[in-house]
Amino acid sequence: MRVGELSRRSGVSVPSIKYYLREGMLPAGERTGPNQADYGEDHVRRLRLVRALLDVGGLSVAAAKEVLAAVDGEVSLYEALGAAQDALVSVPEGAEDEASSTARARVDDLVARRGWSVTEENPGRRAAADVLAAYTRLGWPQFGEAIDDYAEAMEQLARREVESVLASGSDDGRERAVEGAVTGTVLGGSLLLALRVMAQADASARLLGEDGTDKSAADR
Amino acid sequence: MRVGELSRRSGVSVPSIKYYLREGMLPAGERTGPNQADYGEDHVRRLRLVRALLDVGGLSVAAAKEVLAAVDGEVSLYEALGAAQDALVSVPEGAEDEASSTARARVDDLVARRGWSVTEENPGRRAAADVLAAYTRLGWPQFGEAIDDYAEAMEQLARREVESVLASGSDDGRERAVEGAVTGTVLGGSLLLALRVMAQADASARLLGEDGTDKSAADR
DNA sequence: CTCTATGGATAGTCCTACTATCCGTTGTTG
DNA sequence: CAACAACGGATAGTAGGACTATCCATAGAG
Repeated sequence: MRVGELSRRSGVSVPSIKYYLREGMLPAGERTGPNQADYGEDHVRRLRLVRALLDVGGLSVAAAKEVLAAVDGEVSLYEALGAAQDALVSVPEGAEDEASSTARARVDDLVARRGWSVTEENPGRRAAADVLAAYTRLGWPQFGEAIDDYAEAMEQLARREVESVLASGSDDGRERAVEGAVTGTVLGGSLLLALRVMAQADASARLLGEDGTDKSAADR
Repeated sequence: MRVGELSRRSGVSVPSIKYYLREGMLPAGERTGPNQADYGEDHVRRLRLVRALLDVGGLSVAAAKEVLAAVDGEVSLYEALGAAQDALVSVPEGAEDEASSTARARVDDLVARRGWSVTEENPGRRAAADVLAAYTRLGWPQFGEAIDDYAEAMEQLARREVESVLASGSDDGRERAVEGAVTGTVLGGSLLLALRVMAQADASARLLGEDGTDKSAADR
């Protein structure tokens, strides 16, 4: 098929397809002439993945590019998962002060306490420490105390997620498995946040009531 | 203090401070003359909150504005929590097809199953359904099956988060309590994702090994 | 055999989040 | 008390991100 049909099939405008081609996020079609090319089902699938990463996963084009490079590259599942994880956390480079070094130490402690095998450069360390530092600077240090609960919950989920990826992709070839790993990692993050929003709405309705009164004692 | 010192104290450039003032995210200082104004500790605190929402929470200026409007407005804790939750999930308005209506039904089922008190318009519903629909369209419907695990984990955490906010803010006045609710909701989301990244890195190292071989059977 | 579609290149647009400039005071310091 | 940086306020400019439009020579469809 040519670009017009690819556009119809995928719901992506022709100029956008050309843009993704230029950016290297979508492989070029098979050339059938000096100015003609042929696209296949793979291209439709890839386009859908691109849109999912951008729209649902909320990645920037630059981050999506990195992720897709991992899908296409000759990397292991492990490395591809790492690439997807890296794309999810941005590191805005704030100033180093006391709050941030204390926070960093607290994160290091947590990782040690849980026995997590996480490299020194894992962006999650920085990102988690940034949040703890912000809590402190804003005068809510107690919010950081829940970090073990968060970590426990994430450990459970992460194990199941990785198992699910392993169970799914093993028989369709490396590329498809990597695609699944990336999809699950990126979109899973959005799913998690969406469910958290609903769970919080429920919890606040339950504990506070729509009128804003504290019901936390009365309800139990 | 005047704007120069405010800038030094908060680490935000003077032009940026002026920008936030224009946008109404930072209240004007107290006027001491036709072209002089005085800022206080509240302004320093507010600036830190603004930067935390933008840098750590990853909100856009527009979203941060909404959240801050809730902090400043005469709204209940419950409503402020809702505003913060809404700011966290973007709804990119994709086309409605079969995958998305099925997904929507699955989310509605989940909410009913868990007995969550969540309005019909809660953006989390749309966002969660979008993820499920994307899984289906990309050929990974099985990833959606973990949604109950996610929901269970989020329910636990959300309850603790809301309790923590209630325990913290009750004696410092409404505004401070609302500030805490908003801070915890927005930054807590970033913390969750950061920990998930590390937990996944650990899980993939454990189940896959750095070399990319599947160790899932051998390890247990 | 015309006329729309195509691939490829280049330029233009819109949005966001700031920055920079200008201007007529004001505060401050030598 | 003079000079000069700092101020507040308004307006304009900018950099980056994610497309979108235009142009052109050729190709395929009716």
